[in-house]
Amino acid sequence: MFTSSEENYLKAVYHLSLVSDKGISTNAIAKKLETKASSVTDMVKKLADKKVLVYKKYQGVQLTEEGKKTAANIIRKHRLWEVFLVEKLNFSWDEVHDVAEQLEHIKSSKLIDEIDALLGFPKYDPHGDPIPDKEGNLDQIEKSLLSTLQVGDSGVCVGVHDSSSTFLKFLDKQNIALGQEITILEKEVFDGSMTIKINNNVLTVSNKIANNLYI
Amino acid sequence: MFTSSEENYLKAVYHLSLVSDKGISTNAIAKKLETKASSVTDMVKKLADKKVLVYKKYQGVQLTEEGKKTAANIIRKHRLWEVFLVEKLNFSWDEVHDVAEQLEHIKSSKLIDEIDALLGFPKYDPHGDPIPDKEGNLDQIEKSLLSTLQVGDSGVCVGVHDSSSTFLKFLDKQNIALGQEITILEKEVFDGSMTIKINNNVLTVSNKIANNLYI
DNA sequence: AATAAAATTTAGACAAGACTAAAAATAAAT
DNA sequence: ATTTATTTTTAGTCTTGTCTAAATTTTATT
Repeated sequence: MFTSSEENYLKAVYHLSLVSDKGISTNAIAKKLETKASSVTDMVKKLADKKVLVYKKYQGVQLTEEGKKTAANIIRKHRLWEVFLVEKLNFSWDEVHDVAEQLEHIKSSKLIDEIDALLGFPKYDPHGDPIPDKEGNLDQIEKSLLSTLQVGDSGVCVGVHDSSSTFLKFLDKQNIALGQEITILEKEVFDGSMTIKINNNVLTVSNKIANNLYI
Repeated sequence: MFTSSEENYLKAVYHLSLVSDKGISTNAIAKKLETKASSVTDMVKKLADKKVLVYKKYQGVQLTEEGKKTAANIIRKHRLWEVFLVEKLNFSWDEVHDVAEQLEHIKSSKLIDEIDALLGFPKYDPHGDPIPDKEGNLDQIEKSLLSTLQVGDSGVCVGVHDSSSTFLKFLDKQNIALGQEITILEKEVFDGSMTIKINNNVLTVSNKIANNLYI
């Protein structure tokens, strides 16, 4: 069994592993968890003792199979709770993160299995992120950043890269939501801004926005 | 804001206050929380600093109004989660306690308000205990222990005194559940056992059982 | 290749919450 | 009213998870 703090470290390493693939650096973990490198070193030793990751001094860490499974399970819980909050409790997608961050640490396999069933075994969370199954496997759907598409391309909005509350609220204000059809009408070379047709409206989004929406 | 540990102490003092009314002793708290008296002394000082209880050395503690409200709110959350687990997630009444014990510490007023609404604002938990309202007030229904009734008396089973999993499972095995009509047919002076009609069955229950069922 | 910069680890400290053992206060019993 | 027993508090220690500051290793730069 792991403490909430240990679980948060595992989750952080797991998320970082999805992009970099090499050993995850102490600093990267510290940055993600908003903590100090020295704290990370301490915790990483403890997790290595518990066989969920391998740690070689100055070389960063890598999750073991056991570690990956454990981390995926925490993320599974987090995302299922997010779906629950939105579907059953009238939360909006920008309100769920902090609460799910607490709920993911509740220890009860029956609880999460029943939540899963109550929701009809969803495959994606409210931000379009895939929900790992009990074995820790997750659907890797091919998705592209809006910013990589060309004029004339079109597709369905399937997720957000940045799921901060400010970005999500911005999307709400612009009437952009998951599941909507998007067509690229224009692309400005100078600043990367794009003019798109979405939801039968035409609007221009900055490069920063286009870099945070998945199609 | 309070830590989970602080919340557990507040809850313990609240429960103990319902019976004794006087200053709650260090030992009583230690016993309830299965901890040591010295740990209680430490924590009680901290809670006194936070103005949720008054502490006079060697004289025990008493909750302030603020403390009562805080404690009642934790109990409110605990009991609402219990109802949720039973009503929505197929938990049985003997499985809910440990999970609710964790869920009660989740910080989010929206979360618990929505759970409350989802459940239709229930007034009692699965063991028949009243759920405090947001101000911390609770319905004090008059209920009596089965053991205090006389031959010929009858009533509806409204709660359990002991809500341990073993007792609850025993009741399930005997087909005794809340809401059932009970009539006392016989009462044995020697050992306090009672013969009752419940659910159209006749059965004999020991004094220990009769001391743990509310009518 | 030597030096500067950045990243990482170690050492030592601290707060929260718990514990043990000893001291002090209260309550009970002779 | 002493003495004994019980309860409570204090003092000091431990663990978890964090931190700062200093030392060490790795990486980058000249």
